[in-house]
This record gives sequence, C-alpha cells and structure tokens, in this order.
Amino acid sequence: MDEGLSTRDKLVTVAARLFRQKGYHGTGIAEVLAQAGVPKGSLYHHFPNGKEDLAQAAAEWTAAMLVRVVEDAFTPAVEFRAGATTFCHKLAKLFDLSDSADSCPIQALIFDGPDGAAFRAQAATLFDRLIGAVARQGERLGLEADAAREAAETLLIAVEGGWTLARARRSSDVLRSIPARLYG
Amino acid sequence: MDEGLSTRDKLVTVAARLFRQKGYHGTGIAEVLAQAGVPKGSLYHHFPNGKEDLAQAAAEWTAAMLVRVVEDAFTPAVEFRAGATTFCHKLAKLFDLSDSADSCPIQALIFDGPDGAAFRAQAATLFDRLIGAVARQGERLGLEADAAREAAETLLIAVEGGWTLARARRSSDVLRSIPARLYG
Amino acid sequence: MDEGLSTRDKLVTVAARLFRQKGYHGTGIAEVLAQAGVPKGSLYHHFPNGKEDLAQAAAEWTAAMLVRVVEDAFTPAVEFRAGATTFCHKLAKLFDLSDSADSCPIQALIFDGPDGAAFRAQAATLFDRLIGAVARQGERLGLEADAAREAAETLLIAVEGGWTLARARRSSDVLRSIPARLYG
Amino acid sequence: MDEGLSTRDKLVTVAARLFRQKGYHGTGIAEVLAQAGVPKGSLYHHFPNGKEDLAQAAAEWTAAMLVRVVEDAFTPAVEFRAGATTFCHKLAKLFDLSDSADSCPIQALIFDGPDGAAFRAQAATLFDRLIGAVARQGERLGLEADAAREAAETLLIAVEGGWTLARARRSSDVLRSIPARLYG
DNA sequence: AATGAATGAGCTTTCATTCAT
DNA sequence: AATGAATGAAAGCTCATTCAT
Repeated sequence: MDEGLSTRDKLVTVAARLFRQKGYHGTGIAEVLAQAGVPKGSLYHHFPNGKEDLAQAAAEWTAAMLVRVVEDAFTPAVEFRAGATTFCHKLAKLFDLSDSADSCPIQALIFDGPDGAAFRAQAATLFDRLIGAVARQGERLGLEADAAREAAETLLIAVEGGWTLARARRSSDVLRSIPARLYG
Repeated sequence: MDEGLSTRDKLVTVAARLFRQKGYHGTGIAEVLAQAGVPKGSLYHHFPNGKEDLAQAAAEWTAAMLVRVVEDAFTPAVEFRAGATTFCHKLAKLFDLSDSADSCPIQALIFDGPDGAAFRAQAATLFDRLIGAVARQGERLGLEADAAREAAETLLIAVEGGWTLARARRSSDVLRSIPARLYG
Repeated sequence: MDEGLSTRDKLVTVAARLFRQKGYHGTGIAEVLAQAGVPKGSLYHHFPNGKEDLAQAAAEWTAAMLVRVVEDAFTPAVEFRAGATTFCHKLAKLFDLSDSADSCPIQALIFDGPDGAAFRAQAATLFDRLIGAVARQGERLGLEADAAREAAETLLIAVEGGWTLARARRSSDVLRSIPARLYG
Repeated sequence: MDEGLSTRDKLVTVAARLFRQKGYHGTGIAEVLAQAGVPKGSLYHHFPNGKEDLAQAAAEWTAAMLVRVVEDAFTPAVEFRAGATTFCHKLAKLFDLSDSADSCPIQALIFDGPDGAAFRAQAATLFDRLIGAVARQGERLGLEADAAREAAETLLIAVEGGWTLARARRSSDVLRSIPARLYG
C-alpha cells in the first residue's frame, strides 16, 4: 500500500478502503495510520480537520474511481444496455476483489460519514456526479436527455440495491443478474 | 417514546432509531440511555451482553416491523404488482416520517452492526426472512415458486437502492417511482 | 490529600492547588487525577464538561475559602484597620504555607482559566463576592456604605498587587507591609 | 502587526501580545506563527530553543516597553505624585487599547512562563528593573533613596492590583483611581 | 429490577520540535 | 534565511462496561 504514493495519497486510499470495510465510525485513525505506514502527526498536516477531512477526500477519491469505472464500461459500448451490462460485471469483479463484507463504495462513503451537514451535502453531489456520468453515456448512445437520466437512475438504484443483497448473500452473482432483471 | 413501554422496549425502540440514524458505531450507549430515559446501570439487566445484545434485539424488532409492513401491503392486493406498489408507498411514508437522513432500516441493521460474524449471520437471516415474506405473498397471488422468489428479490433490490437514492436526494419520490421503473 | 473526602472534593481541592501553582493551561488533567488518586473516567462523571467544569468548581471553592478568611479576620476586629491588618497577616501565612511560587488564589482562578466567556463572567462575580464580604465588614464596623466599598476595593487592590510582588521576591513580607502602606 | 518589522520582531511582538492574552501555556506556537505570518520552520532560526527563547525575548521586550512608559510619565513631572498619576493614566490607556481581557503585561511575563527556574529568575529581575526605574525617578524628584524605593514599591503594588480589578470589571477606571487611593 | 459512581482502555487531536530541501 | 513536511509524545475526552448499594 506504500508504493510510490505520496503520504497524502497513502492516507486517502487506505482510509477509503477501511471506511468501506468497517464504516466511518467503526474505523479508528490509528488503524488508518498503521496500515498507511504514516506517523500520527502527519495526518493533521495534510488534513487539518482530521478524520472529517480525510473522509471527504476519501469520498472524492472513490467517486472519481467509480466515474472511471462507468466510463471504462460504456466507452466501447454501442447501446446503453451493453454498457450497463459491462458496468455491472465490472462492479461484480470489484466486489469479488474486496472482502465480500465491504459495503458498496458509493453507499459507504456517502452515508456513514461524519455527522455534519457539510459532508452530507458533498456526498449527495458525488452521487449526482455518478448519475450524471451514466446519463451522459446514455445520451452519447442515442437516448433523449430525459430518457438517459431515467435510465441512469434506474441502473444506479438497481446496482445499489444489488450490492446490498450481494453483501447479505456474500456472492456477487446478484450484481451480474441485474441486467436481466432490468432489461428482460 | 416513553408512553407505557417497558424499560426493555424503550431501549429497543430508541436503539433501533439511533442505529438507523447514526449507525451502530456512531451511536453511543449513553445517548440511547438518555433518550430512553433509562438510568445507566439498567441496560445490563435487560441485555447482559450490552450493546451487542441491544443491536440484536433492535434488528429483530426492525425485521418484524418490516414483515408487518409487507403483509399489510400485500394482504388486500389481488396481484403482485399492486401489492408491490402499496409496499413502496408505505416505505415512502416511513421515509417521510423519519428524519430523511435515516438509512434504510433494513440496511442499517443488517450491515452496520457489531463486528462479530455472529451478528452478520443473524442479519443475513433477517434479510432472507423479509424476501421470504414477499415471495410467499407472490405465491399466494398466483406466481410459481421460482418466479415469486425472483420477483421478491428484484423488488427488494430496487427498494434498497431506491432508499439510498432517496436519502441522497432527501426526497421519498424515488421510492414511489419504483413500481413504474420495474413494471413499466 | 485523600482523607475522608469524596471523589468530587478530592478533585476540586487538588485542582485548585495545581491551577494556582501552574496555571490552568499549565496543569494537565493526568496530574490532577494522579494527585487525587482518582481514575481517568471518574472525572467526567462528576464534571461532564471536563477540565472547564473542574476549573469552575475550583474557582468557587477558592472564593468560598477566601470569604471565610475575610470573615475570620474581621469578626474579632472592632475597627476596619485592625480587621484589614489581620487579613493581610492571614494571607501572608497562606503564602508561606504554599509553595511560594503559587500565584494568588484569587488571580489564578479568576484569570488563567478556560478561554470561554462563561468562565470569565463567573470569575468576575466571585471577585465581587469577595469585595462584598470585605465591604460588609466595613459597614458592620461603622463605615458608610460608600466608604466601606471604597475601603474594600483599596484593600483588595493592595493585596492583589502585594501578592504579586511577594511572589517575585519569594517572600511574604510584602503582604505584611500592606497595612502600613495603606493606613500610614 | 506586520509593517516593516523583521521576522524576528514580528514574532516577538505577536508572542508578547498572545502570552499576555492567553498565557504562556495557553498560547500555541502555531498561533504565534499564523498571526505573525511567518512559516513554521522559521522560528528555530531566530530562537534556537524555541518557545522558551521566544518567551524570554517577549519578556525582555515588554519590560523595556514598560520602562519607557515609566520614563515618559515621570520625565516631565516635578514631583513624584504627578509622575505617578501620569503613569497610571498611561497604563489605563494601554488597558483600553488592548483587549480588556489581557492580563497586566508585567504579571503575564513574570509569572506565566516556561516552567524552568531560569525564566523565573530572569522575570524577577525584570520586575526589579521596573521598580528601580520608578525609584530612580523618585530620587530625581527629591526623595531619599529609601523613601523612593518604598514609594516605587507601593505604586507598583497598587498598579498590579489595580490592573487585576480593572480586568475583572473590564474597565480601566480603577487604574485611574489609584493616585487618589494612594495619595489622598 | 434499579441506580449512579467507578473504571481504564482507547479515542481523536494538538503540541513543540526536527529535518530535508 | 526560509520553507513545509515529518514526527511521536502527550493532551483532553469518550467509551462500553462493572460494581456496590
């Protein structure tokens, strides 16, 4: 976890993973520091407001990563359904790579965060950014603006719920079954 | 929150609400006791293993409540789609009643609990109980066993994901839009 | 320091002494607890707002102690000057008993406290209570209300400044010299 | 606070003000650096022993400033009482200029400093230097050596105590009332 | 069953300082 | 002389739990 990365990036990536695995309140700063191999005082140099700032940076990092997954999945597609299918399979792979107890990266960083309203607001924005990325791909693939947005929302709803069920079952199959459920 | 209820029930209902709002690790025992109006030492008479026992009782209580919602929604229905629609509307009402920042009762109690595997297992069971309740209603309404189970799963996937989006948007509209998304 | 006293009283008296010796910010909670022989968690049972509450209680305790000194000094007196003289000598004894580096109990607890305005306000009140106690004795000894108040203020001004000089000199002589300076 | 001053002087004046306002232990190096607009690493070029050196420099600077106030007040005077009166009024102006919560500059730098005995000793010296300055003025104005020293001590005692009461009252009036209290 | 004081491990954060550039 | 990242000891505080009454 400490190849080439800057101190700041080590903290962000480790934190993103731990928050996803054990939740914001369930993750101790000490654990983040230990796994990142960073001494205690350094955190507050890079993140003056401590754990809360770290959560914000981790959320940002996760959202950017997911937007990349969306784009990787949809770019080669020639119709929305194909892109959505690839997206679900890529998420299933993500699920299998991580400890299957991990919560969905989106949910984890959006909802189990600091109590303050600021974090909540930023989280809602990140969520919208993700929907926007999918909707943009829909438009590129020929859907009307409204239809693209609707399709994007439905896909993300299913993916979020699918991750939840996958987690309960400890199996990524549910994620792979989503296209069939949505598009017949 | 303290009319007529026994000390034990006060603790369970307050804990269920707080765990839903702030997560298991984000909720302090002291806060539960204060809001339940119960003195410090009392908790361990009713829940010898403390917070962990309380979480299990709260999960149980929540699951039972949700099964009741499923049954109230489907009992008057004559086809699955109607029952599912009523169920979504009932959940939207639940969403509106609670602080809109509350997580879905199902997700909250299934995933953000004590760290031990025992709780995780019990939680998965509760989730299955809920799917089973919906599937049973599907069979009652004429679906084959497999089809009923599939319909139940799809509905719960959508509802879980819908709650997530509703939370990000702070609006229950998404929950009400689910039947249209699933059944055209 | 732990004869018969309740946990709360042990904390208050130890804190009052340490704050006087090393200032509020210079005194660590750990040191208070160690000297009081009280475990960490207990402090927050008795003083929910921690160090700040403890400072308030210590200030209160100190003010009450000083009012007692005033009354002990003036009660047997038949004129103000005699009472004031006894008061100065009693303070000189207090000075000699304590580590001579200790700041004046009044100043220490009134001014080097928590940053919040609440503490400052309470401190000003305590100071006035002390002036009031001296003024009341002045009236009892035949002074007009205004003259009594003026005499009380002048005495306390001299005593405060005298303690400062005594501290710089590490000798209580200055305190004993005050009556001569004020009353010729 | 940052016009033309050298980095070193910025640090000293800002530190003197902060130590006066919040005490030595209540003032963080980070706050000094931020208010002086000086980067973190710079402090140790100018003050190799860090905070302790800075406190000594600030004490020195304050003492020199006060000696200047004494001289400005007494130089035009033709009798001790007039000089003392001007001195008290100048201090009242100082009080009004600063946040009225500031402690007396003399007390602040003499008593709430680093824990070591070295600082305490230097501080006592600074105090004596101030008394000496007043006593010298007394001799210049015709007092015998002993009487001058006595008058200087009494004046400083009253001024120290007066500042304390002024602080509690948040009003500089007490300082202005001192000549009347001392000299009738 | 009920109570509230006691407990100490562990939490997040702040501190003055050092170091490499 | 100047800079800002690095450092870990120590700070104040919260935690779930236990105990004596």
